[in-house]
Amino acid sequence: MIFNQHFEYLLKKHQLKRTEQRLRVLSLLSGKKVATSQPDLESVIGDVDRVTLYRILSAFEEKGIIHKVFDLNGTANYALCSDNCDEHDHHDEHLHFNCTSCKNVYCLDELDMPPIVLPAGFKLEKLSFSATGLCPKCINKES
Amino acid sequence: MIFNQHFEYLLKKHQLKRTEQRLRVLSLLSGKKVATSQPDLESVIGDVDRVTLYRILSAFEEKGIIHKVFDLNGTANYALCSDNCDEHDHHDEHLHFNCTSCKNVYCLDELDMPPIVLPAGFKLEKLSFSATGLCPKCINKES
DNA sequence: TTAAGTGCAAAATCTTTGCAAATGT
DNA sequence: ACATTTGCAAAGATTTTGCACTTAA
Repeated sequence: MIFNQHFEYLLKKHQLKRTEQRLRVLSLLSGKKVATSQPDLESVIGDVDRVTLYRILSAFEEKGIIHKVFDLNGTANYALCSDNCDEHDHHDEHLHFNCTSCKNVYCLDELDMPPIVLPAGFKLEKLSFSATGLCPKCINKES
Repeated sequence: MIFNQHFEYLLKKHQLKRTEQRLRVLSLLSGKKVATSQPDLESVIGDVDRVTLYRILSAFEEKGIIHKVFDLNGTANYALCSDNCDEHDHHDEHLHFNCTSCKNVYCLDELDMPPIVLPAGFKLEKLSFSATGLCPKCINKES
């Protein structure tokens, strides 16, 4: 869990006004170790207009505060970026694990990603890895 | 380019009727080495209803004839599976390369994917790798 | 005070569903 | 002939846009 103070710093840093709605989004995202979809956010965030949520998420993404990752159904899920992201330089090259049972998307930052060599002629900018399977919680439920 | 005869075999194999519309989809997909989005298909396929296209694509995906991969914008792109796919066992664990300029999605089957070790507790079912950057065609255009 | 942000209504997209007519086997 | 598949119309869902009101700085 990250402090409110840090959220305010984040907003100021990116010249975004400190609003109740934005703080709630940041607080919700920081509370989860998994990426959260727009509909999920909407259902728990309470009294924030759907359109506002869209706009907050896309503003945050542009500024590099959060990153977007698509799950198995192609719906966007959002997670806080590590601190050293900005609009020009996203670092979300960790593995995203999609649980087929609970549908959660885990950001596994701690894993080292292997180097990938592309065929000649391709210029690599960004790599992303994603895995599908069962998360620890759902494995336990099954057995 | 694959032969029409092969498409008919594919359809029969999966108990799908040999229709003009389905053959056209197969032929278009086989003609490209890149995955194609639903809107792109729609624009070149000619006189096939949008709804029919949706249904064809989802039927093909269920049967394991094509696989779906999401591009940078979260829109679904489709590509023919290698021959040994079926509904229970998809093999599309190759790297997908997304060109930021022409938006094409390349299926780079020939690359070996490195093994990934997940944290304890996660059960891996499927891995997928995707890369972003410039494809050979677009690099040449730039310089 | 004033530029940015929010909420509401409405438009524009995208995707799915129901059903009658057409088509493949 | 009969089950599938298609096209059209219409419903649902998702996302975007415009604009007046509100709010943080």
